[in-house]
Amino acid sequence: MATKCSQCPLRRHALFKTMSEQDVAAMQRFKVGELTIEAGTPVLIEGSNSPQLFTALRGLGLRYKTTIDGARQVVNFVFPGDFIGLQAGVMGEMSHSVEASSNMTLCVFNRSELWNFFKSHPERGFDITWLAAVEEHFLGEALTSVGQRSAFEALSWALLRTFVRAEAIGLVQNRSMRLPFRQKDLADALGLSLVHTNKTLSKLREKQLADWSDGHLTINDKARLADIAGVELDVVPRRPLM
Amino acid sequence: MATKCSQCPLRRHALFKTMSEQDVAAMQRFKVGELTIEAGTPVLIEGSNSPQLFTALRGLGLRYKTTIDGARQVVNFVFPGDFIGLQAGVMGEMSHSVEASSNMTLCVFNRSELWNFFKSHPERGFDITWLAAVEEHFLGEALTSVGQRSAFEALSWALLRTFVRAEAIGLVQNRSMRLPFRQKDLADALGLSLVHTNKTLSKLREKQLADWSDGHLTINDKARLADIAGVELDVVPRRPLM
DNA sequence: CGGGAAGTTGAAGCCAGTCAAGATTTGTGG
DNA sequence: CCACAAATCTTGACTGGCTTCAACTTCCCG
Repeated sequence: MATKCSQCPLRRHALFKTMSEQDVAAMQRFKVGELTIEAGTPVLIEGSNSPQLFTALRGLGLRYKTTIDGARQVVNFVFPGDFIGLQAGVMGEMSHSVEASSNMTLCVFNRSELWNFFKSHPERGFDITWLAAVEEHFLGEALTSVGQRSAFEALSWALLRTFVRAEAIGLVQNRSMRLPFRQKDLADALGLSLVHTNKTLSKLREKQLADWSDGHLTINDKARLADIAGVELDVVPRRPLM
Repeated sequence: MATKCSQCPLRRHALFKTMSEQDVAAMQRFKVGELTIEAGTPVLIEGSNSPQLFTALRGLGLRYKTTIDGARQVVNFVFPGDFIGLQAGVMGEMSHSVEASSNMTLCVFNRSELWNFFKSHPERGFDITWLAAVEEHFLGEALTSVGQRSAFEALSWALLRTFVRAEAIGLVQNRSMRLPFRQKDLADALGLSLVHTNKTLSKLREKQLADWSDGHLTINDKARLADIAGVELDVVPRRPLM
């Protein structure tokens, strides 16, 4: 049985901007169903023109691109509240693939309805643009990490970023969170080799900065990590939820 | 004297989707003026909440982020037709800085009007989202280049990408274009050192793949470059113009 | 209990960074 | 129009962070 938008567990979080009753109702009409998938299942494929768009409701996933010679660049992690398929929605073609890293639940929308939705609810259209801008913001940060920071700094940045994002939607308990990715996923996100990623992770563990093992990430002192990563540790700004 | 949108030299290019008379008129009302700036002038600063948004009309520029320890990541080049300030427009704060690399002319819009514009012209709002998606697409590509490709491949990719983009708006004559950037700009875009960028550029020149010297980029065989870069050489999709 | 995926660790080599110095271009004031 | 300074580009030598190769361990799951 699909969750009603009025009962959406995500909207409770302070991370998301509050929505009017009407907007919730509009989302409910836009939503055509719910999809539950297992870890490892692909959601969208690069280059495809999916008839459906999604919002992640539960679980974590991976956005990635693949090069001709087989290399993989992980572009971002997917968290609950993330919108999936924007590019297919507007440009008609995904620029990256998405797959589930844990079991996931997705809200499903019809791509063909997106334009109507945009027209009849311009303020929600504005919110979609907002989400696109947030993604652009993140990608700029990621590019900066990969381009300018050392492996040690980049990993500090990535783990901190992930942790803070998880905190904002209540995925952190006791300074620890479930992180269902492989070391290879993180390596591919930062343009590092698996071996070097592994060794750098143990250095972070050794220095008691961050401990990611057994699928759980624990961070005790965010400030120290932020310092190494070279970022400010400011509050996560509120964002719209589709 | 400011250019009339109805006379906009950019809209002639096949790169941009055709606009209805009404849309052109709406843009004309949204546009509050024109700004001419010299090479080296900053346009927007990271973190700022500019009251104005822009569309590049003439000239080339640079989007970049700066880290605490002084490193700079060039996030993208700005070409005529690019929209500048989207993030300030929706999120209230720029996530990167923009500055002019050559003399530039910019169309100026009021940020405060953006929301009204969005509401009264949802199809144009949709176009803004489109532009955001295009940028996201590009950033994913850039991240892949920096993360997965060697210096030689990454430079091939970057020069080719720039060249093709320039072709689409008629900036290429005789297989050659003006490219007013510094080698350091390209180095900062690809996460490489200036020295190594310089040496790799001469290797590209030596192999007759691409010649960027005296502020001019010449490419004779795009297919060969594309092959090295590991990308397809397909037609540039049409995009909206704000 | 066997096999495959993921994680760990050591050793060797290279791509790209850093350092340093000189050549070339650009801008500026006398 | 020249002289000097500042940026940018170029080239060589040395260094090191990260990759690659390789082997071993641990953890699942059928």
